[in-house]
Amino acid sequence: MKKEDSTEHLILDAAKEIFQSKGMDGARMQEIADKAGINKAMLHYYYRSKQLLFEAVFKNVFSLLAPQLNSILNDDSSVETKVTNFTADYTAFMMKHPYLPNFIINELNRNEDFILKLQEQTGFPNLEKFKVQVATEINSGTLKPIDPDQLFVNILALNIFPFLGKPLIKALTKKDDASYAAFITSRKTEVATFIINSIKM
Amino acid sequence: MKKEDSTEHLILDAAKEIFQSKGMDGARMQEIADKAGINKAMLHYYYRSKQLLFEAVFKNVFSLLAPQLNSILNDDSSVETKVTNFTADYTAFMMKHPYLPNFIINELNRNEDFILKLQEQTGFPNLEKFKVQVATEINSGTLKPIDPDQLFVNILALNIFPFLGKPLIKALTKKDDASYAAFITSRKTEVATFIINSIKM
DNA sequence: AATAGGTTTAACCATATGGTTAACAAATGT
DNA sequence: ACATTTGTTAACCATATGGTTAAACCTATT
Repeated sequence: MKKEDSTEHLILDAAKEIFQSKGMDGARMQEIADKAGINKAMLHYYYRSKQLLFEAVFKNVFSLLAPQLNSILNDDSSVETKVTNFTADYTAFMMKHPYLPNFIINELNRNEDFILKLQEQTGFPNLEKFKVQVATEINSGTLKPIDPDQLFVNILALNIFPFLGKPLIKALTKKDDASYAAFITSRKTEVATFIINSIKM
Repeated sequence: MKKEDSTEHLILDAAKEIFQSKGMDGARMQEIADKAGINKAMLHYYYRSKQLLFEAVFKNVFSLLAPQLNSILNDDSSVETKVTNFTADYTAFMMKHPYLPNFIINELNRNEDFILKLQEQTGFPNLEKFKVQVATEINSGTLKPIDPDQLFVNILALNIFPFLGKPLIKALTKKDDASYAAFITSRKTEVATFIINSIKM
């Protein structure tokens, strides 16, 4: 039997879908069991409690996101190249996982201490290299002076917010789903241009 | 008796706090009643159901946010001035209502159709004037070419995201609450500079 | 074939939860 | 003063929900 067909894995897949779309409070154990096509008791057999199943899902989902962040932080290309690649890659990734950003952000707001458990995990994104790199490029006159933390948050904000705020932005800009998808697609390059215009000397 | 002391108002205030911090699914009617210091039956006497109480709260909260958006859209100052004022005002406003952005964003994601009820309300933000203005300033050579919708989303993103993603950003940038507050405060001017650097010809 | 181990299910349990009711109190009008 | 409406409470109800249990069901080992 393949690993993907194991009951434990079926449960995790079903739980990922339900928890991501409805959140911890909105999710129902019975609904997860139904989606997995198994008896509700199996959820507790493999994961003990709703809380532990949720944490397994959260860590799994976060481990999808972390590499996306690390990609911009830990390679040796210039800041300009990183911004360009990150914007394109991150947007493409999020178009495949539309519930992911809101899930992460919302659950971290619901329980601020939960991030502590993630920080201990290997692969938790580290900004040190990025900070040094930005400082170096500012010194060498390639970039205008800017606090690396501020720049990093700006990059995240411009890339993530369109997924978090989709319903609001759709209404404000009067777009339907198709034109919103086109809007997001064009951001793959627009956002990088916007950032680079701002910081390039 | 002052309006603020009426039972109906006590309920709405308590419900605003509970719904904003815990969301529709996480909120408990009993907890709202306890916070308001009244009997649970009163919630149903004045608001019929949890859903209707929630909608009353949501509309009330959204009506706090809408003027903030309208302020950037509907006055006659230049785009540069608007961005500067909006960034400072919006950030100051959000520091006073820290749960508001996540509440709005998350509940709209939970129920995408709900925004339709808001659009009908008077005062729902309208972008037309802003779009014309950006187009005019691009034509006159004041601004670099940019799609007004993209610029608008960028402004929103840079201003709202630091409040939505606070727990995540705190962990990534290794800031405590005090240094995060300072970080946000410096964004009151940093964000405007960042945007203007990018779009000014 | 018998045994032992893990796996799965239906039925069950205790509690939480949104909502209702009937009696009571406090205003309000006549 | 009396009646009527409005506001308030404690007790109650039906259902949903996370979790448990005991028995049944494989499946591999002896």
